[in-house]
Amino acid sequence: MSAMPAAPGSVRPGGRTARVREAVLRAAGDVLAEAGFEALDLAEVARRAGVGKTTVYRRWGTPGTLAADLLDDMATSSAARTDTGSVADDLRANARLVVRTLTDPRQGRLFKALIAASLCDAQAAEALHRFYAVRIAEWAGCVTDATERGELPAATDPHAVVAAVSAPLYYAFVNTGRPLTDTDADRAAAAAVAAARAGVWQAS
Amino acid sequence: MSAMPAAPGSVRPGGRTARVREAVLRAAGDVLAEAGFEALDLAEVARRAGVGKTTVYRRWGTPGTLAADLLDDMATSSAARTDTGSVADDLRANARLVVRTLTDPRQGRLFKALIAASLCDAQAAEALHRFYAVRIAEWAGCVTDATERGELPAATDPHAVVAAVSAPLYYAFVNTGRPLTDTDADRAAAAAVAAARAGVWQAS
DNA sequence: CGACTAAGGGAACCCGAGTTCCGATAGCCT
DNA sequence: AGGCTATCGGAACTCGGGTTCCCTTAGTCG
Repeated sequence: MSAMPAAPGSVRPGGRTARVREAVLRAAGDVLAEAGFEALDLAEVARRAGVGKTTVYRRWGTPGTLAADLLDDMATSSAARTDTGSVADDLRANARLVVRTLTDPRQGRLFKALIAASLCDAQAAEALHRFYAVRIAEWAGCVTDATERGELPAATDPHAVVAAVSAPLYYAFVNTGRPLTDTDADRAAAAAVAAARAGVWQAS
Repeated sequence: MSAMPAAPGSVRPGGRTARVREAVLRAAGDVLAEAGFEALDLAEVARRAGVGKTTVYRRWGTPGTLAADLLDDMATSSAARTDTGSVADDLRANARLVVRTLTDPRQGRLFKALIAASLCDAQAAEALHRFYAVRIAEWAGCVTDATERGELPAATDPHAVVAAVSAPLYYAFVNTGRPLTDTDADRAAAAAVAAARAGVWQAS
């Protein structure tokens, strides 16, 4: 059996290696936000990052891998959820945060590009799924707290409720292309709460 | 002012031109379903379609334009909605149809590729939005009928309800990657009905 | 049915993304 | 501090996607 050589950057992750990764991920985010996933070529990223073209090809190899790494990096910096004492208010805050993110020019384009990456590349897909798993888990507490307070039926699936808030917003963002407003956010949250109260997401 | 030359294929749309378009769109669908949008290069499509490479580049030019044309072609063949006499049943049928489509190996991959195309190319995006507008309009009748029967509150936005059924299914398909089942379909429909009954999508 | 010309297609060409090779730089361990 | 070597990076190379040129085929109209 041959000793599998460690992935480049994993043996000496500090110092210069870390600086290169940071510069490359920043440049990759810029390119994705400005021109989309189809324009993410590694030579251009290297140029912008002020880094050798060879380095980017050696460490990441494909646009999909680079997008996946950026997603994993983004997953580590999650914004804290709210805790107002009312599920309706908490989920409304969550919905408005999603709308604000998708409506922001840079963030909106970046998310479009990252979703496109995940639909083109298996590694990016896994990274995107991890990213949303983290985001959903972060807000699931709002729902479990609410069931304990008796605001929602017992055994309500918290992940399903949180996902139900984002779903219509992403559907408008991706599938129908309708511009999002705070009204959409409020309705998305209200719909999720109404369905949860009706017991749609109770276990079995 | 120079006379803008008509787009190739628009002056003599019949006969050979139509056959070429059909063969190219079929080949494009095959490539998208098998290898995804990032693998959609026009030379490969021309080879599979048994058509000159030059022809494909002249008539479509970019992968995005080709994907857009395929979407417009798909939008013309819409499946008829159900009319069971109960919104809950109609929307459940719709949800199960969506799940069946996204779960089907070929269709699922094809839709992933087409959504990716729409996130990479403006023309493909417009075509995708038209496609879903057609699909939603087709099923909106279920909701308007239901409001007339008194099953749902008056002035309920029919498009919003139909979109709310698909939204969580696409969210699972794209964002979280969770595999879809008929249970997901039933819950999506039930959630939409519960929210509609609660008046979430009543006008103003 | 014949003419006009839109559309198709073969072949050579070009250019830049991606690869390879090897020397330079700088983490990390003792 | 010193040495080992992981990692970076410049430069030359290749290979195939995309373009161009021009001839051939076949719709469309009278």
